[in-house]
Amino acid sequence: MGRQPCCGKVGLKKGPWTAEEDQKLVIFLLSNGHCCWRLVPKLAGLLRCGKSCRLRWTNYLRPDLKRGLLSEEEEKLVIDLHEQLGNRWSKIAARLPGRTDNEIKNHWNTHIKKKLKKMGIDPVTHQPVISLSQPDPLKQQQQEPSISGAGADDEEEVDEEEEAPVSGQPQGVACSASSATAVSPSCSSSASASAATLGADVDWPDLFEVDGIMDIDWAGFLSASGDDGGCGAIGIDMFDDYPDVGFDQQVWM
DNA sequence: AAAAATCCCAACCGCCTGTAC
DNA sequence: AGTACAGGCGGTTGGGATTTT
Repeated sequence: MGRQPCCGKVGLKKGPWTAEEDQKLVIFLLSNGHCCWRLVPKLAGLLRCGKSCRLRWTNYLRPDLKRGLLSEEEEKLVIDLHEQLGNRWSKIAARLPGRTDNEIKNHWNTHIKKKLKKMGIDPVTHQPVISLSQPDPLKQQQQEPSISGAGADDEEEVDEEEEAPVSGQPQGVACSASSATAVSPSCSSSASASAATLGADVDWPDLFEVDGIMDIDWAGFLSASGDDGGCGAIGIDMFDDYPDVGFDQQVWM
């Protein structure tokens, strides 16, 4: 009945991934794709469960990932989408190319939540928080219409410079400014940003004996790594910047 | 300079849904 | 139709990095 069990939890490794594990996973997935995640660790020679492999790939190793903090535009979009969708992080992530649900969730919990609270906006309801000290209904009504514009002028914390992202001030706060440098608009350059981040942890150049994995020709890499068809994930259009490679994002996600 | 506090994010956990049998 | 599993999702946490005292 049903399918076979995913993965026995006995003897499987947990915790941070090593460079060697990353290398195995990347090479395997680029060469073969994944028919089902349950088989990936076994075939790739990893002592991980398929779920762990999938998470590592989708949240960290995917070549189309942007790295770095969210830009102001992305942050605004996240707030708008969160207002519509709630904590549906995967749905929100689907509207932000190169971003993962985990990344957006983390950013929401660590940055956006605080900013909204400082602005007097409830991050759950996206409505102005009713202050016990100032229960002026008129003020609340004035604040209600939208969070993107009106919220910034909340009477509390008006001197907070972190209001910029939501209020739409062009020169954002420190984090936004840094994000602008960290996040590149194009996929390829964002991939380079990924490489920089990856390189710090994984030392990709050593692993792959090239000058940065994200800068290499993926098509060449793929063919070099023995594209025998595998599970059929290779050879289909995927990333804009790697048209020759042709991943199938739908298959790979 | 050292210790403490805080921040940040990668990864895990457990539940839910869809689907193969 | 019912069962069991894979994959996906959201919540939570551990620990390294950074900032503050």
